[in-house]
Amino acid sequence: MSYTLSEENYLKAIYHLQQGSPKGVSTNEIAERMHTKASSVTDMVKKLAGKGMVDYVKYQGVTLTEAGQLHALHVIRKHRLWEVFLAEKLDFPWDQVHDIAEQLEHVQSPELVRRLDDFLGNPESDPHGDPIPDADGRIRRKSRQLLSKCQDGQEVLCVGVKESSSEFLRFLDQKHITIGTKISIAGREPFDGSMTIAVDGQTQYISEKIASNIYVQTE
Amino acid sequence: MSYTLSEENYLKAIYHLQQGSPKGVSTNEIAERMHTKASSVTDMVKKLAGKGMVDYVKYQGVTLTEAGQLHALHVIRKHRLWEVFLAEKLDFPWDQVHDIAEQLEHVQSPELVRRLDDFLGNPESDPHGDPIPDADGRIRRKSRQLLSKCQDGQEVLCVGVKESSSEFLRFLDQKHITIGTKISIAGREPFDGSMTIAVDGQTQYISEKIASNIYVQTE
DNA sequence: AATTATTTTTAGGCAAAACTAAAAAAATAA
DNA sequence: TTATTTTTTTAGTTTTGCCTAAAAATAATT
Repeated sequence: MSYTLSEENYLKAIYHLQQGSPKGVSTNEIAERMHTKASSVTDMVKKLAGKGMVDYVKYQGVTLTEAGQLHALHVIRKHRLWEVFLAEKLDFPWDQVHDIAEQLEHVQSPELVRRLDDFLGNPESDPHGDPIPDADGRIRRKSRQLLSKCQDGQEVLCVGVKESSSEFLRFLDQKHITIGTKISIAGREPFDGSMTIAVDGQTQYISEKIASNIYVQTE
Repeated sequence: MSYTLSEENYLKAIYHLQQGSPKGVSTNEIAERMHTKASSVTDMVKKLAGKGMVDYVKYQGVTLTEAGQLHALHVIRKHRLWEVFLAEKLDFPWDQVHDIAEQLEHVQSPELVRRLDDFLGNPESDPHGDPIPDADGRIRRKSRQLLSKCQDGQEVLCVGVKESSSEFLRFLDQKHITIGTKISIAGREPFDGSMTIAVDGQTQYISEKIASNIYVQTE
């Protein structure tokens, strides 16, 4: 069975929304994420249910089936591999890779994915630190936590970002924070949760919102 | 203005058909090439005329406008660059690159094309020897002729293929003929035009049909 | 030139994926 | 519990790109 571009985008959206909450995903949530209307979602969800990709009970929300999850992961795998290609091989800045990968992820060719993966040296994560599922849809989830949850005085390593909007990523560039950057937590303002950190020996101030969108590893 | 996948495929088809005959391309020709029906072509051609991409007079055939030709060449540029990527970087055999490039060529990102071109070392031709238009749609057409038109005794260099179907390309692989292969013309059968050639010191017999699908350069 | 054959266009439809507006169900508040 | 608000679904359209069948125009024959 084959899937349209639209179907694949829905599967991806449902997969991501499902990560947050383990129960069914609502029509409205999907509509908002996909910039469509709830009525359009209902139509598509019925179609996907017919193909066995989601479980759907009227008014009850949607869940991916085993098959649906596998297909979503396969699309995500392609997306992230292409992101690595764009960043590593074509030197795209990390805030520009997402939109282009959004198109490339729909190219259909198992052989292409296999060869691309090898060409890139079988990377484990994409330019934003998100793990790349293997050919069977398995994800090696690394232990990581939000920078905002760390203790004062800790030395941590930036390993990913939660948000990957262009604005946020460019802000991090400006602060010289990327995947692999060492961050020392100097202190925190109790009033608003903003943090004082040291990056490359330079002191930086970041808001709680920023800190809660950066994943770090405590060594 | 933006173009759908379908529109781009039509522009490409019309461009290629136009190469053969300098006058208007017929609806039927396009339909055959695109595996659709003539009535569908009429619809699309009207749409493209409305967008200023083709000149179209009922029952009179179609011609690309300046803008249409430019866009077609831009898609062809992307197609051939991706073919180079697949062959050179991912080691795909030359008979497999076309179908995948057919999908990749529709990815929209001028920056991607620019960077891909540089990454590949600004190649002049694709794995089948076809020239890659530059960013302004200019093609450097190399002087070349069909192997079938060569004289006995000549030493020539294979620089391209006219047909690029998988079957034909695999046949050439089997005969150890690729772009860059030296071919000596030993003789020819007047009855059917079949040729005796030497490749890598080995004698090979090829039919007239084969020879008329191989482009060579006489040094 | 008139007839036949072929090509091209028109007319009317279909499926996919979106939309709006109205109806129905569920959730929340009084 | 009833009333109100919110969410979800249904019903009916739209657009894109294709189709078939019939009509119209062009090309080929006699």
